[in-house]
Amino acid sequence: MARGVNKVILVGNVGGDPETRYLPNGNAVTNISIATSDSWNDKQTGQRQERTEWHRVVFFGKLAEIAGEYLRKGSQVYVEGRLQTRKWQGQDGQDRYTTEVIVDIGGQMQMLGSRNDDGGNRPPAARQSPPRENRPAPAAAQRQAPEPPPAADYDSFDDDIPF
Amino acid sequence: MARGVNKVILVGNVGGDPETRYLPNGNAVTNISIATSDSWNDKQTGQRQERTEWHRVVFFGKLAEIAGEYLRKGSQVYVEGRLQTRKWQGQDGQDRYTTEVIVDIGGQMQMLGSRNDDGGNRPPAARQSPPRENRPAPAAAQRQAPEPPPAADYDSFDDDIPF
Amino acid sequence: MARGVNKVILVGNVGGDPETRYLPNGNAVTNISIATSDSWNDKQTGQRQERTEWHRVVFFGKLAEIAGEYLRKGSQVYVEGRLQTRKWQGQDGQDRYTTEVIVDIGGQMQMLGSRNDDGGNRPPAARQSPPRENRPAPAAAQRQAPEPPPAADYDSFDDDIPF
Amino acid sequence: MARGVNKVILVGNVGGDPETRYLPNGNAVTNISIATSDSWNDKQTGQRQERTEWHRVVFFGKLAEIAGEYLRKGSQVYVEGRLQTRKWQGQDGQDRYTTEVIVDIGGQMQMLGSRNDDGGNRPPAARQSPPRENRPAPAAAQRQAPEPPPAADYDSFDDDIPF
DNA sequence: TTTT
DNA sequence: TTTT
Repeated sequence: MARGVNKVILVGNVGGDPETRYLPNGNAVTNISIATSDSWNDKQTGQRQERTEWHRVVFFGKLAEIAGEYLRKGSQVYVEGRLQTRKWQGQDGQDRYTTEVIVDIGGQMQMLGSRNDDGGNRPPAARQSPPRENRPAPAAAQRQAPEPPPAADYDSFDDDIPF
Repeated sequence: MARGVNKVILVGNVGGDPETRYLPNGNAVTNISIATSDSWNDKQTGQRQERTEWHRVVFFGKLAEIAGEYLRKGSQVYVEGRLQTRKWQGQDGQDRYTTEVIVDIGGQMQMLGSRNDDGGNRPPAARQSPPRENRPAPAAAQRQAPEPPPAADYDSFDDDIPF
Repeated sequence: MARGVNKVILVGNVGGDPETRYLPNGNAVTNISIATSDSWNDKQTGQRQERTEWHRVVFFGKLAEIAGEYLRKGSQVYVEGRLQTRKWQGQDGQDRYTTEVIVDIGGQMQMLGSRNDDGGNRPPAARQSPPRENRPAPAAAQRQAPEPPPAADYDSFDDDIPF
Repeated sequence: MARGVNKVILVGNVGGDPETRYLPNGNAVTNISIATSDSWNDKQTGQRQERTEWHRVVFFGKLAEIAGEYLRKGSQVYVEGRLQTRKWQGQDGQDRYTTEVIVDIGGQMQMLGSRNDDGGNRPPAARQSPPRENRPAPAAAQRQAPEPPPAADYDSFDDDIPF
């Protein structure tokens, strides 16, 4: 049940290969970044402008497995989820907030394009899953290396909990 | 034009009266927070659980004026916009990121409920607009005083720019 | 699973009390009509124009029970579902098509407004459910009596079938 | 302005080449059909089931031109519009109703896939537009040739009118 | 900070 | 048939 609606719909391209890890209870969690872009003509200069927005997307459960196996850097994807902001501690002890798009039960994921538009006939990733301890900074953040948020601690993840 | 889709749909309650300010070019910008909540039965304890998510929403242009005039603390509202993350500098010189839901051309706002469900026959705010120089820290930040993001510097706001 | 996205989001007012019936397997099906309206200034005449669109909405399962109990004529409601067109035979033997918004698993329903905005403190409908054998012609058909579509034959409705 | 929300989001494949015609005032109108499909495992038989839903989509204005030039049979597309049901007279003088997804100002269209996934390097259609008098029955309807709805008479189409 |  |  819900009082209210909290819905995000994205169509964009995946910024890097998905990162999948597994919770103690066996549930999969997959992280990706999705880029969406707008372009428009600047009224002043008359030049074509473009802006790219990066979205952190976190899949849970069955969709986490599918996303981890089939999405690749460059994949075009439709995603439907909900906004969630979590708090984490920076190395300086200060609170930081990161907003993510959560895709679980009630969400949706659709690969777009009739084939792998970015990688030809490369097979999907083998379905095995060594939990990566050191998650690299996301592609969007690599310019000047701001401190990345840690992977969320979803150890208490449970089918009861709707996230 | 856009390559990609970046869409957010929220139905929730406004956490406080709207904050409206005016850009040098006369365009209005209105900030509100919207709460959406989920509830579910915890499988372990069997107890009813609830989680509230808060969303920063920024209106531009005509919708900023309407939101500023008609929305009030407690109002139920439908909002359609897009995600945007902006960077700002904390007092410690570190980069911070804040994600907001931008509602402008291409977005939508609908007040819900047939009457003012929160304030009876209280009239809408008088339509005048002293630009508030010192924007108070947003309510969400007051519990334990994390550093709030500054109001965005949208001085260059222009109809050309799609935000 | 799905290849493709088929999503409808409506916020509007219910045109009449819900009609609930029960399938042989005990599942509920509830029909309502929802009105959405647009208004605009006609450029020619300068007059205010308005257009109302009516949507047939069919709820299944748990949401059918909730809709049948709590929605009333005039209720404001948020609905999320998918489009489905079904064929039926007119009395003249000709094929007719009716498009409906199906709300089931994967859909959502939210009553809007903080109280019963239409009926004060009228209690929700008693939760009992005599299957109505003779479903009256829908209200929309009464003006000049076009032939209404029959209630869909969902006897084969089953949790397996995603509608 | 609008009281209410009337929104449709589709991701699917185009059933045939677009049909573009021009109104007396020079505005373009383009018709396509979009297929979306669901699949699921039948609980009884255990077999994989699939159902395809066809949607009539009508573009107006600038998007009508873009759709007419770039979409082709088989194209995968994202469409955002609103539901509209129009009445027309069958040859037997009876009223018929057809529900369409209208995409105009306030709507959106996105071609999906990085290239023409269906036609290789075929160039976009030449931008000329002989109004086709005899619109063929839509692909979805060709099985047993039901009477198709006529193209809507949108001669009064005007920028004032939000359809 | 909202709301039920 | 709703609602503002």
